[in-house]
Amino acid sequence: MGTTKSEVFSEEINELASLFKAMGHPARIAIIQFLRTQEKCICTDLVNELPLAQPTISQHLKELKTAGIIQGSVSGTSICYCLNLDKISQLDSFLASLKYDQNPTCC
Amino acid sequence: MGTTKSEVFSEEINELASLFKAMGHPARIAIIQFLRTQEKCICTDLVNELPLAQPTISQHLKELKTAGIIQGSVSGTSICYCLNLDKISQLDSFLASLKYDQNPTCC
DNA sequence: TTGTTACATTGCAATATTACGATATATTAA
DNA sequence: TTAATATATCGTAATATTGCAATGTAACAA
Repeated sequence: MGTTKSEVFSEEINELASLFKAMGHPARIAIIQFLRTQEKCICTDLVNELPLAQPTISQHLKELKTAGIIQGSVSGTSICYCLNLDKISQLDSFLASLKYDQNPTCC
Repeated sequence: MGTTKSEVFSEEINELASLFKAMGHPARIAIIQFLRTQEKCICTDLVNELPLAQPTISQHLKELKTAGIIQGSVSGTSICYCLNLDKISQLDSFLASLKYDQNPTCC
């Protein structure tokens, strides 16, 4: 007990859930919003921007990266992180399907 | 330590994060997908549909309800749960804004 | 080489989540 | 009232997440 029973759900469902989960933290939403507006996406900027310690931000970046929501490439001494729009679209499509497939006789 | 530092983020960010978080579990994605296709949205159906115990499903329904993603109304002995499309749209709009505001010179 | 800058990783305490058996509650049926 | 059905709540063990100080690493500068 204590662990999510992922085995009993389809891969598609697990993938969607892990993407949503990765976005389910205010620091990670703030990171995504910040990345969206920056020309250069570097971790130091985030440390100055967000009221969290550097290791904490690094950890959140790692989670977003593991989920595939952001990508990072080394650029000299710093790292350029940016959004992966494919994953964003994947979530977007799922949400859109909920809106259009709704059964009108429900509730 | 151990608690999310919600106080340091805006209300808008916290609201988005809690909606995403509520969807960040495979059982809850499965519930949402199932609700979308049913005419009557009753917990017993979910107990038959999902390989999880009834208290577990009830707990997941409660989390979705607390986040505002689903609404439930008593209907005799059972309860009719259904999607709240307003919240779905709220997430959808956020994701859409990420796609269109992306700075082209980034990465 | 030495220092500096920009991150990443480790380790750990505090807290949150997940799952479920047992039990409670509320509605309808007999 | 008694029983059955549908769902919620409680309690708890197992596990995951959050945040950060301390430390590690890798690149560049002097």
